[in-house]
Amino acid sequence: MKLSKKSEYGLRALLELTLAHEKTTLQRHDIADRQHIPVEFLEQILLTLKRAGLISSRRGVNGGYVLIKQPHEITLGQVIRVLDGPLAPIGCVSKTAYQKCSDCPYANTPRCPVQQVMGTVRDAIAGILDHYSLADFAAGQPTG
Amino acid sequence: MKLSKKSEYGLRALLELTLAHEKTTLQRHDIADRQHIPVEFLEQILLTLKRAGLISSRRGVNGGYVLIKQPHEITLGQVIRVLDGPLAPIGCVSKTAYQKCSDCPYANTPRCPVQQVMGTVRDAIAGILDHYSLADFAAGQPTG
DNA sequence: CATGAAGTAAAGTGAGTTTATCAACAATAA
DNA sequence: TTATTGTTGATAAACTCACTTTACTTCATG
Repeated sequence: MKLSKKSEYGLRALLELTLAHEKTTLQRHDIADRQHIPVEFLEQILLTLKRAGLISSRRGVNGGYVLIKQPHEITLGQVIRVLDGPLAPIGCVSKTAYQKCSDCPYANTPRCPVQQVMGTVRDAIAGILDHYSLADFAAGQPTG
Repeated sequence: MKLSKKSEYGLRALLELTLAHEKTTLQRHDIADRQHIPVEFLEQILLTLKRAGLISSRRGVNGGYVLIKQPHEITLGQVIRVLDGPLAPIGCVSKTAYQKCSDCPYANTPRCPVQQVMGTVRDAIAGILDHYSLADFAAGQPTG
């Protein structure tokens, strides 16, 4: 049930990029300094976010990173899925990365008790995270 | 955001104990066989649950494990906290095991964006899991 | 076109966690 | 007493996390 450092840093990095959005580009050390993230680790994260099409970068003098979409178009759910994998607590209730459980005696049964609860939990988590955008995030918007 | 095998097995083991509740005791291999759990790993889990005061055991011929409380008195939240630790996605929003974040630039600020969302997520998860009992679980009760 | 600032990419690392397995021991009932 | 069952602790393979290192590639500017 835990958020990795990777996702936490990723979220905080995107927060800075959101604040800078359409004003300026940010270099890795800008982000690292402001959010106290180890630069080398941050690079990996930014690279992953770039491959996922959330940000773009320019090299050379005056290079840096920028958001590639509008802040309200990117949800925290998307970000966390990219960096940490599915939101679902267990593969058999994931909607974006379903995996049937091999060893469960109820596998493929319509009424697996574990699936029943965990499905609800997944929906609750995704319900929040998939409706909370970077714009909300940067604004410190209360959820709901 | 993931449930460990330990918790999954623990939940499935308690499911069997709930079904057997006030009828019979179950031995580790009964549980292991029915739920396809490696026996030795299961022992560890049962021991933890015992130390947590959820189940009790008797040794010797005709020994085994039994639930020590009524199924409706034990929630899935309790079980998962015992086996996997806090439900909160991040330490700084945990109610049962709060830990302040050291490196976050917003630490101790009333308005940390990460805390804001993750607090909501925590409440959603705990809201489900702390109100879902073993009795509901065994009945395949829909959540809500 | 050379230089150096900046991003890209992959591999490596140490610590810790997960998921078990094994063996020796302790208690109990028949 | 003996077979059955739970208790405990040690060990370990596999994997993950959180970085670090190293070796590029690319590009703006002088």
